[in-house]
Amino acid sequence: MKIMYMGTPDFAVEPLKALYYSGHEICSVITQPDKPKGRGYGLTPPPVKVFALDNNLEINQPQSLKKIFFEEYLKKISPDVIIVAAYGKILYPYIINYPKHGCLNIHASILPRHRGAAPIQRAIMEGDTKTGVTIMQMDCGIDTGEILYKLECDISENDNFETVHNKLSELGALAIIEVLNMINKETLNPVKQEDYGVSYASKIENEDCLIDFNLSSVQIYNQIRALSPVPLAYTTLNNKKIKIIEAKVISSINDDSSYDIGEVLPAPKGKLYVKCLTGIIEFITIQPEGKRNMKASDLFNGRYINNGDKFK
RNA sequence: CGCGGAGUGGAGCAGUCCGGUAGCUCGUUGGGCUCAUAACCCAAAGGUCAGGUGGUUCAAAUCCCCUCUCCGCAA
Repeated sequence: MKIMYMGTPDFAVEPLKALYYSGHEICSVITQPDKPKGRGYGLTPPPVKVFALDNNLEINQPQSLKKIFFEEYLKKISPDVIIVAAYGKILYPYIINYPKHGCLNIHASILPRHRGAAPIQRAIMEGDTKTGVTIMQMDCGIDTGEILYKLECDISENDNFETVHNKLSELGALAIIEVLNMINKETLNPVKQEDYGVSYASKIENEDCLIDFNLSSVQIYNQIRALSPVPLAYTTLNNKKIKIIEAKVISSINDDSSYDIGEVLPAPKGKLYVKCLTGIIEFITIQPEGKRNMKASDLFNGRYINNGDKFK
């Protein structure tokens, strides 16, 4: 079966790897064009491209998937199935309907919850304790197709974006291999998505990263871990941006102390406790702008912060 | 050449503008106090101030020039 694989970031690498090493015929890898990234605007290839290059796979990085740019190439490759994992662009119907087995999407949530661009982050942010991957037969809606297969996993208290992301990309790899087996054995059983429990996981924007201390410590903790290690939640102190890498909920109940929201509280030596609307959060590892990662205690040692200072 | 911050004992910083004894908070090591301690007291070790063995100067962490590295923004 000729597979065209469409994917871009790290999440999409594991499934591609699994397909490649299990001997499936990957006749083309489609990924986003290299983008200028970081200081100095160096062109950076997406992770999927790096893997494809290392393994001498056919690569195409179309600027657009519109018919005039892509149809000819699609016909030339004429895949039997297209597998899509976090490609980053909407596929047009002419593409979805082209392969004999259609387009299969590896989605990092249990659909219909968290349809959309950032299912992993949104699941953690909302305090979900379970998530998973869904393999879906793509149709023209956003993550609305029939479910072919799914694998669940837990989100534990200590998970962050990175750990959940890694678990799910491995599950995605297992799941897509299984679905291809089912196709070969003709045991596939597509199921329509439920009508209830639908939610949308919109892309993470800059404002999603700003910490609002007018929330509970648990909500803030979930936000911090959902965005760690990238792009990281942040707050500001004395007009300097501070990213929070690691945090911990110290208290989730409201105390009637007179401290202000966002204020640095008295704490055991070297610990940084901050008052939230409800409860107290400890910042453990942080990164002030222009600086490297550091322990919260370093802020006190360097006279950067004092009890009573306020984050905004 | 996208904009900006930064490199000083093991960590985080001050000192740089205005050149003149290497400083602070912590950690480490040793000792003391204590029923005890991550607390307190005393003492010590540890730095060619990113690099150029660059320029200016009687004298450079500090001023000038070049290089390297790290980080924030933007994309």
